[in-house]
Amino acid sequence: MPRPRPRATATGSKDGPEARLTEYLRGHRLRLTEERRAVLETILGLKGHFDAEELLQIVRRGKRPVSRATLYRTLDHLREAGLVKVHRFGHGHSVFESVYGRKHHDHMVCTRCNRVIEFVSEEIEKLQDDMCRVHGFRATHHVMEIFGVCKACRTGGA
Amino acid sequence: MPRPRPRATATGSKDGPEARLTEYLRGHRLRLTEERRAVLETILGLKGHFDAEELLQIVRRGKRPVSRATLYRTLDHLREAGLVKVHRFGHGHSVFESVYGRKHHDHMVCTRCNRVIEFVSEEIEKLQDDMCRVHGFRATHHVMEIFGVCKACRTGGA
DNA sequence: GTGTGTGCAAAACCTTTGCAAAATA
DNA sequence: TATTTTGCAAAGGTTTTGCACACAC
Repeated sequence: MPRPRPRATATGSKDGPEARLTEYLRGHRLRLTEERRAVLETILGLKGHFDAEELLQIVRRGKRPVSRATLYRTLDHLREAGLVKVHRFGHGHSVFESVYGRKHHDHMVCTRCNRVIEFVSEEIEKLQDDMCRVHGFRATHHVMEIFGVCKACRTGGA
Repeated sequence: MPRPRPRATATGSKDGPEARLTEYLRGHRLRLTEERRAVLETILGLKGHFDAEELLQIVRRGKRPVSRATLYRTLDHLREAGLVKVHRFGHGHSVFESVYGRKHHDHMVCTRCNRVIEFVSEEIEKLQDDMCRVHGFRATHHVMEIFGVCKACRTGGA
């Protein structure tokens, strides 16, 4: 199995998430502001999934607090730039995750503890492509979520 | 491959969607009212997907108009009773579909015309089961949505 | 008759938007 | 300097809820 090529360090160098954002912004005649940078940096430091409110609290603890409006606007840019993914797991609000440098993956959501397990299946991906071909459908992205009870919740008492 | 056993007819007889609802209601010390029956009947007459507002308009045209509140409350019961499925395709509101007597299926959603294509892949289902087994996850249900552009939108101008 | 269901309107909820002031290229 | 961006607060849309009255069992 070939090892992945080393990526450039992600610390604000000329390659990396910030470059990706800048590129997107430039293409849309938009500017890289301190607020946008602060949101991006915060997100890159987060593991797993978070909602807008959680993110807002964390960004506000940092050196560049932003307003709720700016946060939502920025999240939308980041989504369009391919740096963030949005999920609607079914509770009325959106859940986000940083996807920079991460491969596509799907989710199992434990309905008891809300834990999210990520998984990948190349075979499923391939079958999805087949289905799209059969229906003449040009896919841009997909969402697959399996709901149920995770191992920990079944065996342990968590 | 064994053929599925024939089911009883669904026309309000002692088996069928209304029986299913009654059973659920009884188990929860709830009652089968005209309003709930009207919502159920309306839903059974619908093909495909609908949102709360559409459903409300249609129910209100019938002989037993209901309030918006009752509609939402009833939809929730129907969901718990396994008669209705709820989707959040990404536009801020919920989309419903009647699933009585229907096999599980997944969706392709055209982001241009909002049309929904249903599909089934036994192989994908099986692989999902495999993934769950690997992770010790006991699945109750899943959602799979592929977003993109449908054939009609790509070829025609619709 | 008792407890449940209904409708109304108001509230709750997350998210988006208009606008004047501030900041960026 | 000309635009873009921000923050605030208000609006937006969907869904939920409190309460008094009506109804099913």
